[in-house]
Amino acid sequence: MSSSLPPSTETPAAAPAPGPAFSPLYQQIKGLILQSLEAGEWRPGELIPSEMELAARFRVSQGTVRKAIDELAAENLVMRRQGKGTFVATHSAQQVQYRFLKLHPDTGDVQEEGRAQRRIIDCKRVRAPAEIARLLSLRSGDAVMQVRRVLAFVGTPTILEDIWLPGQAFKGLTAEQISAYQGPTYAMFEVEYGVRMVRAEEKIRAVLPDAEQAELLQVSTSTPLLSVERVAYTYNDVPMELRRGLYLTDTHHYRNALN
Amino acid sequence: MSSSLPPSTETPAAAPAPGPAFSPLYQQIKGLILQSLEAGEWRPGELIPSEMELAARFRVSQGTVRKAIDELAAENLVMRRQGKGTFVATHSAQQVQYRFLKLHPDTGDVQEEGRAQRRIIDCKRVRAPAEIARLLSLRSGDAVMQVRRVLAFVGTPTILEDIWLPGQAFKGLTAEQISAYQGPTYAMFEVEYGVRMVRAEEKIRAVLPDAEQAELLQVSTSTPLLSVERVAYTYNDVPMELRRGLYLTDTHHYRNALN
DNA sequence: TAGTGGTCTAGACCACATA
DNA sequence: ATGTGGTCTAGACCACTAC
Repeated sequence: MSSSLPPSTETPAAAPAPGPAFSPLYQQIKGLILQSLEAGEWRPGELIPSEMELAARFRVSQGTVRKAIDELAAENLVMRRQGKGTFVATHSAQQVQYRFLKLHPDTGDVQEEGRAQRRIIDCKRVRAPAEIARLLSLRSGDAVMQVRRVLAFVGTPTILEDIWLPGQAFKGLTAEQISAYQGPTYAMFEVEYGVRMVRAEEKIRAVLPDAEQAELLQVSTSTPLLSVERVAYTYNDVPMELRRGLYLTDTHHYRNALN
Repeated sequence: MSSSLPPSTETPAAAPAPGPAFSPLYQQIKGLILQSLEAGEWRPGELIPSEMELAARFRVSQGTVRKAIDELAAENLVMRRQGKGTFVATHSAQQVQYRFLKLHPDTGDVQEEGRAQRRIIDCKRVRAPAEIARLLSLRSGDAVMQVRRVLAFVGTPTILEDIWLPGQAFKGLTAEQISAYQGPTYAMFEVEYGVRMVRAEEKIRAVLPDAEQAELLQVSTSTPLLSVERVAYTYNDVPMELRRGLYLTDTHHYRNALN
C-alpha cells in the first residue's frame, strides 16, 4: 500500500521499489477488514460495524468502505442485509448451507441434501503421506486428522468421503463430534475449531472403486463413480482441508453453473 | 419499471398491486443496455458508447450507468478496458476463449487446450426427440442440427461430443464450416449465426460408454468416463445449445472453483 | 423514531490508451 | 492532448428493520 489515508500527512514510501506496490484506497480498506475477519475480531455470523463506523475508523468516506464491502460480499466473506447491517458469512446460515456440495438429486426434489444420513467409518490421527502433505502445504509426516465417512440419502449410500485436516488446527477431533453435529461439517469447523473455509477447488474424474470402496457404497467394482478431490481454503489462501469423495451418480448429478 | 427517470414528476403507481413492479434506476438502465446487446445494436467484440454518452442517452448520471455496466461486466456480458472503453463480450477474445471448457490436462501444461484436433463424425438435420426438444424449449419433432465430433489432445481422443442446435437459428450449418473455423465453436456461432451464448449449466455424471462411443474414443467399454450434459443459453435465458460430452479423465480432469 | 444498507447524483482527480 | 474507465468524496433521499 503506497497511497496514504486522506487526512494523514504520511508520505508514500519514497521509492515504490519493484512490485506493483499500489492499490486503490478501497482495496486497502478491504485488506484491513479482511485482517479483522481473519483475526476473529468479528466471528462468523456476527454483525460487523456499520459502514459509517468503519469509514470513521479508517478515515475514509462511506462510499469507499462500501466498495470494499461490496467486494467482500461478492466473495461470500460477508453478507449484507438491508436495514440490519453486514454480517460475517458462515456455513451455518440457512441460505448458504452446503455451498460446496454440488451433488443434487435428479428429481428436483426438495433439499433432501441436509438430511443426509452420516456414518463415520473412521477418524484417526496419522502422519501425512507426501501427496496429502503437499496438497495441504504441510511437510511429509506432519500429523493430520483423517476421517472416512459415508453419506446416505433416503437410505441409499451415495457419497464416500475421505477427509484430511491439519493435525495442529484440528487437535482433538473425534468421530463422536462429527456425528453429533447437526448441519454442515464446515459449520462445525467454525464453531469448534475457529476455522472458516472461504473457497475451494475441485478436480473431478470418472473412476471405478476398489473392493473396499465398492463395499462401503454397496455397489460393484464396475460401477463408474465420480471422483471429486477438493482442497478447501481459509483466509489468505491457506489450505485447511483435503477431501476426496466418490459420488454415486445414478440418482444424483454434480451440477455446475458456467458464467 | 415503475420508478421514473429523474427530471420527471411522475408518481409511482398508487397501489403497487401484486408483483414487485419496482426496480432501481440502475437496474432499469441495465435492462435497456441488455436490450441493445440483444438487438445487436453493438455486436460481439465492438465498443459500446462511453459511460458519459449512455448517461446522456438515458438521462441519468454517469454513476448510475456505471453501476449498470458493473453488473453486466460481472456477468461477463461486457468487458471493460481502462482507457479504451467497454466492449461487448465475445468468445473470440483471447482472455476468455474456451470459458465453458473445464477439462484441463493434469500436468499444468500450457494451454494445449485450443490445440485440440477436431474430427467431425456427423452433422445432420434431424427431428428433435422429446427429451432433446424439452431441454431446448422446442416442440418434439422440430428441426434441430445434430453434430457429433471427437476432440483429441496431442493425438489422443479425449472428448466425444454430441451437439444439438435449434434448426431455425442454425439453418445451413455444415461439417465443413465447423472444421474450417479456427478457435472456439462458440465464437463461430457469434460470427456465422449471430448467436451469443452468455451462460451455461452442466450436469455431470460418471458413466460407461456403449460400444460405439468406446470405439470413437478408442477405449474399452469398461473405462469410466465423465458424462457432461450442458445447456447453453443466449440472452433472456433462451436455451440455444444442448451438448452431451464424454470426457476421458485419465490424463485430464474437470476443474471447478467453489466460491 | 432511529439506524442500517441501497440508490442516485455531482464533481474532482487519477491511470491508461491512442493519436 | 484528449478521451476512456477507475477511484474518491460528499450529500441527499429511499427502503427495510427494529424498538
